[in-house]
Amino acid sequence: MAERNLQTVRDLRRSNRSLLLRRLYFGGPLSRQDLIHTTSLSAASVSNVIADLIEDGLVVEAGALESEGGRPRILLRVNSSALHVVGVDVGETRVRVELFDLDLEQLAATDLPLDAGGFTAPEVAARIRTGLETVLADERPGGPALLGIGIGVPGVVQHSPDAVVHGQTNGWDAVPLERMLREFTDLPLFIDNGAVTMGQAEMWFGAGRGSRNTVVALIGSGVGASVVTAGSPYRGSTSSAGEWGHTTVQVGGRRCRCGSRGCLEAYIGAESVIARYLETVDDPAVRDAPDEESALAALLARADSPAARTVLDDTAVHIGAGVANLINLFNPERIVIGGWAGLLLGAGLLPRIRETAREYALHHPFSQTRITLGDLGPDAVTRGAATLPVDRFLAAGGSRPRVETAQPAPAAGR
Amino acid sequence: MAERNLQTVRDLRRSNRSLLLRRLYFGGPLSRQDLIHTTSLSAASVSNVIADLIEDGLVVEAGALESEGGRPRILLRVNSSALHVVGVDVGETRVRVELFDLDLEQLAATDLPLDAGGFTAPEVAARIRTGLETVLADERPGGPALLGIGIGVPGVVQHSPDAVVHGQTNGWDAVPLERMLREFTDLPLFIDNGAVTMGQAEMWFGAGRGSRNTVVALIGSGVGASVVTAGSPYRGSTSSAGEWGHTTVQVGGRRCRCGSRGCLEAYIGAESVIARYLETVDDPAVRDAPDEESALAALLARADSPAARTVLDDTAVHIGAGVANLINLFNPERIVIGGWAGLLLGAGLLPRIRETAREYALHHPFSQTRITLGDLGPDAVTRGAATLPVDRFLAAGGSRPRVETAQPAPAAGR
DNA sequence: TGGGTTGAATCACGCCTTGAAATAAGTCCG
DNA sequence: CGGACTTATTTCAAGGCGTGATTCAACCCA
Repeated sequence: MAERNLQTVRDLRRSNRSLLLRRLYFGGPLSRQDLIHTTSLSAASVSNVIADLIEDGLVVEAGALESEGGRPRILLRVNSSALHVVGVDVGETRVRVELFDLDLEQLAATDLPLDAGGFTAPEVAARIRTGLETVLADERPGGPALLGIGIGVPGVVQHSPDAVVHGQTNGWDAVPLERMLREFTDLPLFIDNGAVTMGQAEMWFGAGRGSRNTVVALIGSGVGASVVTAGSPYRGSTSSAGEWGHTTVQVGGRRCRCGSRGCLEAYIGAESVIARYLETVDDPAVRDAPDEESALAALLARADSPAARTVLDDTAVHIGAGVANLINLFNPERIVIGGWAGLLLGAGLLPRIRETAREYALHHPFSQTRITLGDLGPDAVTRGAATLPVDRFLAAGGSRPRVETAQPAPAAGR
Repeated sequence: MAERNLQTVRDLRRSNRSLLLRRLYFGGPLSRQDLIHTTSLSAASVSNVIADLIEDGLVVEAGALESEGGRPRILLRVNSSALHVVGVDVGETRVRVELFDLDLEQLAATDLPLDAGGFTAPEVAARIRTGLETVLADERPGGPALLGIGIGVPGVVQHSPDAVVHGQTNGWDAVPLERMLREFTDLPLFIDNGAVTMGQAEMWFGAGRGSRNTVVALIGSGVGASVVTAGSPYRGSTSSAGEWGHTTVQVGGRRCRCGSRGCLEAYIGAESVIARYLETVDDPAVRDAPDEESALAALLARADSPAARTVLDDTAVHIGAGVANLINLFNPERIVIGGWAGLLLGAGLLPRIRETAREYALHHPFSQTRITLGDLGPDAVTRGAATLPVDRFLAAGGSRPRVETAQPAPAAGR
């Protein structure tokens, strides 16, 4: 079962609606002719399906192209104000809730701080509730309907079938977040790991745009990766794929906070980089920095000192080797380095990272891969979260998801 | 474009034929009722489509189930003698050609040795030609048609659109193997990497059976892996994914024959294991063994000696760490360790490998993964190669592939 | 032998995509 | 300014498909 999305003649229409909707969504305004030529659908069908979509208010005309001797082509685009969607980022220090239109342009936003040092699931749920009320305050009853709520959380999310969150760092153990949120909203919920949503944001709007096999490496205090294969996030059998940070790059090496040894994170995670630096020099500017972000910035400001130089070069080498592993295993078109620390470090170290990756990767796949920094910055989690309902919307050919079936993906596995 | 396999109402039928055919092929004899209940197709459609398949000679009745008070269910199965298929294994020392029926039971086989030390593409092509003539000698003109030829080769295979082979070890550089074979056969050709075909054999008939996300690790003289995601082999953007052997497990570590340092292959490949042993002890039984296989066997026979024990334990640790990396990145249901050296080493080292993998992998994904040895032995490459045409056949709902479109897979990429 | 039960085939219906033909909306040129 | 031409879009009839309801088939049990 599962897998199969087409059985009746009616699914055919849904599939073709989805196809055209996707083209228009990602391909900007296009004429019917463009659609005819790039989809191998017949002109009759394109015309027919588009008429449907226009009638449903999902597609609107957007001017016309200069005539080239005949009837001019009319441009079409997705009606971005037809629907709104909510994105939520559950971070370590705050919950952020944003409202978007269908194009994922921000319409409203609010930040709700969490008490420092640990937070419980009910606290998070309460913040989400408040945030929702805030951003939805201006929504008119007759206005655009809400497509759903996408939520990026730290930790592994399992859908079985309700989303349950396992967070190693925050001590969440099988938190039934979906059920908890269900108590105050009937909107479709799409809950996924924050790294995945962040990666999806880079894929849709950032450095991964236009590629289909890409790994978004996320370097923050910890290290993760979002692997996109064949255009959609790869989750593995139980949604915990992409744990790049805990792959071993040094058998028997440095102790990692996960308990293992030689993990990549123990060399390139911001926490580790700072710790390694402070092991060699006692630099007050770094040691006494108010938070990790400023500590790393302070370290980078010292980049000319021998101690900093050594640690940073070693960091670049390890990032490069880790990237090489991704290249060898996934053979992606692009590697996007993101996360706040990744962006901070990458700014100066990218050439060295590329160089090391070239040394450690096989020649052929390396030559097929572009290594770049992320475009979006770390606040893209909310936007990425909002892509989840939109993706489902596009997959369904523009029919709104029913609450009971709302899940981020056709979860792999049997 | 690409991706899309359903547009017209006719593709629907093909898709449903494919669905039922697949169930019957992998699920053994099944009744129409079984199909109705497991596919969510209507009874009418199952009946109708099956009638089609029976008329085409692809499905036959296979007895009936005991009645339970009403009309008994008739069992159906794929008619394994309806079509034949050829599998070819291009190895380092010989070309093996085998003829199979649709169930991939061997009907004929032949081995054609290659001159030791390097072989050219024309030589290989000539062997394949001879082998084909041999195994097809007994085929009657009116008998089962040939579905095609599946070929497993060493090296990276690119389809662009004709299969071109890049072999790092044998010096093949962009060899247009498909075009060369096309000169003496019109049969559909399906060329892919031998590790991939081997992995597919384990997936269809061996230790990977029934799973959808599995990594088949192949340890021979060199080291590779065949990654299966969502039920089909993952190839990456240019078909060179799964280069597990050259992932770095020791930054700045042992020199590898690929030119890099600290590659997994430099620790666990048979060649490296033997070399590392001989670096510590000069053991004539190992040093003077006629080939690598007997050398490794000789080393294993010495497993009680301190020197061998040290090397073997270190090998197990590195295999375990490598496996842990696969688990962390892919979160598979199973890891299957195969390849001749993998089977040889695994026989004794599997407990230690599992133990190390547990240490190095994250707890959650590790607990979801079963680590086993391969079931099939190293000669499964031909059978795996033969799965390629069969897979295409099943995907096409039982219509024979046309020559010009014969390619192993819906190649990833845009 | 005949009622009961379950499996399989048939049929009318509604929906789908398609190629061909018709229509719409421009340009070009005299 | 108007007719010929060109290109885009829509309309239409035809051919297919899966489905639910109905009918037919095959077996059990008494």
